[in-house]
This record gives sequence, C-alpha cells and structure tokens, in this order.
Amino acid sequence: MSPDDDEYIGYVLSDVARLIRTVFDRRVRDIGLTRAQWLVLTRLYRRPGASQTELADMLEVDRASAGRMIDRMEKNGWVERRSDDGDRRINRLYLTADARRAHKAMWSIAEATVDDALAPLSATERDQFTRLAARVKSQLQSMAGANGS
Amino acid sequence: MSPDDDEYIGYVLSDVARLIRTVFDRRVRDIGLTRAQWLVLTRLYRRPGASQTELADMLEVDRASAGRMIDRMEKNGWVERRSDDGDRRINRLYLTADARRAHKAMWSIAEATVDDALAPLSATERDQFTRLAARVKSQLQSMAGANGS
DNA sequence: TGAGGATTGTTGTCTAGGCTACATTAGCCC
DNA sequence: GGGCTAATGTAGCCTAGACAACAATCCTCA
Repeated sequence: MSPDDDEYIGYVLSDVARLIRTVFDRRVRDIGLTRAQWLVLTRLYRRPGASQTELADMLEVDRASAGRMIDRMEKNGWVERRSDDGDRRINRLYLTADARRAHKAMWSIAEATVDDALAPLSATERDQFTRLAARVKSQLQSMAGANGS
Repeated sequence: MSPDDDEYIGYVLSDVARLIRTVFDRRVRDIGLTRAQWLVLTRLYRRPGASQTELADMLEVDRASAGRMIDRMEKNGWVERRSDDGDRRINRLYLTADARRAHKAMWSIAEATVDDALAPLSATERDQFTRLAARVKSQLQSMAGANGS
C-alpha cells in the first residue's frame, strides 16, 4: 500500500462518512436540522430526560461538543433544558413538540439516503458490509478509549 | 430498521470515520500535523506545483476549505505558495523540506493506525470491506455530484 | 461535619468543512 | 480592441468536533 493509492481504505472510509453527511444535510436543509442534530433527536426521542453527559455518551462525543449542539438546538426550538430536582448540576433534556413531529420525516430521509448510498450492493453484501464496519468500529472504540497510541 | 438500532449502518459509518480521525490525530499530535493536513501532504508529494483548485479536487473538498487548509499549513511552514508565470490568478503549491521529511513518518503512522483498526478482520474480510466501501463511496460521489436530492 | 475528590456543564481556542458572494484575472468572440 | 463569461482564490458566516481549564455542585469518608 502506498500514498499514491486512492483506494486506500483509510481514505475511502473518511470519504464515505463525509459524503454521507454532505448528501444528507443537503437533502434536509429546508427542514432546518443537520444530520448531527438529527442524531441528537433520535437519541432524545428514545430517552427523553437524559442529561447532557448521558447524551454525549450516547453520541460518543465530547461533553463540550454535545453542550454546544444543545445550545444550537435550543436556540432553534428543538430541545429544552430543564433542571433536575435533586441535582442542580444536571440539565435534563426534552424534545419540543416540533422536534417530535420532525423526527419521523427526518428518519425516512435518513433511511432513504443510506439506502441510496448502499444501492449498488446486494442484500448479502449490505449485510456483510454492516457487520464488518461494526467490528471495525468497536475496535476503534477500544483504541480511542485506551487513551491514544 | 428503526431509529433505536445502534448498529444501523448509517450511524456506524460516521462513527468509524470520526474515530479514525480522533485516534490518528492523537497519535501524531507531537509531529504537528493533523490527519487532514497529512492528506494534503500526500497529494502535494505526488503532484508538486498543483494549484489550489487542483488540490481541492484531489481532496474532493470545497475550494474555500482547501484554501484555509493551505493558510494553516503555510503558517506552520509545511507548504509554500508560489505564483504562476502566465496566470496571475493561480497559486502553485509546494511542500517545504520539513514537510517532505515528515511525509514518511506520517505515512507509517497512518498505515499502522488503519492496520490496528482493521486488526479484527481477516485478510479476506479486509479485502471485502475495502471493496464494498469503495463501491459505496463512488455511489455517494455520484449522489453528491448530482446536486443533492 | 467538613475537607478533598469526582461529576456536570460551560467557555475558550483550535482544526475542519460547507455555502455564498466577491474581486481579480483569463479567454473568447464579435 | 472591448465586452461577456469562466475560472481562481478569498472572505464571511455557519455547523461540528477535540481538548483544556474552570466554577458549581455533589459525594464520600475520616
């Protein structure tokens, strides 16, 4: 493998993720949510009342990054911060009615986007691809968790 | 497939790419280049004297994004802008001696990182994974090129 | 009970990328 | 030549994420 090889898996994976984000964001631009924000939405839809740290864990993202995401989404009326009785450090997060309504629309766009992206693959290949990617992901998670190097 | 499924391929792929970037950047932090900057380096190593637009095309990235990347790398002494004789709009890009030296080191770190990430897969599986990802990528490229939707 | 350590969220500073609008410069064609 | 169009790079404004440092709060244990 050489730096000259455009098919190097490392390149390809970053590209795939960037392209998915770009395509998805373009498709849903008129709704006013981005892909990353929609991920927040799916998480809070399932677990309303989660704290910011819990949300960050679910998204596997920095606490600070999650906090800023919530800032944006709160400003735009998608998410509400409510204080926790009993622990004044915690913000409990809830979706607004608008957000709950948008959830379904966004999900079907997301599904269609991924379906389109995977269209060239057969059902079997999709399955293989998904399973292989999941294994790579969990390997990376342990590498990232192990404090680098 | 439901929003509740953490193994949804759409989630997994973004996660894989983000984790690779994080792990790689952490490993090479002391060198002073990030993964994205190292990608620039590999491209200019192969094609010294490329214009900014050509570089943007090679990276499949916005012209503006590429321009800012070059700003940062020029400031840090990795890249040089030289004006073109004959077309005053164009900046021709060249690596500095430092950058050419760093190229090899970065490449082996990149290779090791990807190798580690793919470690759980057999040789055959790696191959499958790479080929499947490449097909998904080219599908996404045509989707992104086709002006969204 | 009170001191020290852990947790939670925020802020600052950085890279990275996208889109739009724009000035400059080339090229082409009348 | 002169005017239109295309290409090039830049700047402004936005999201997104990482890391570090910090204040407020909570918890544990001596």
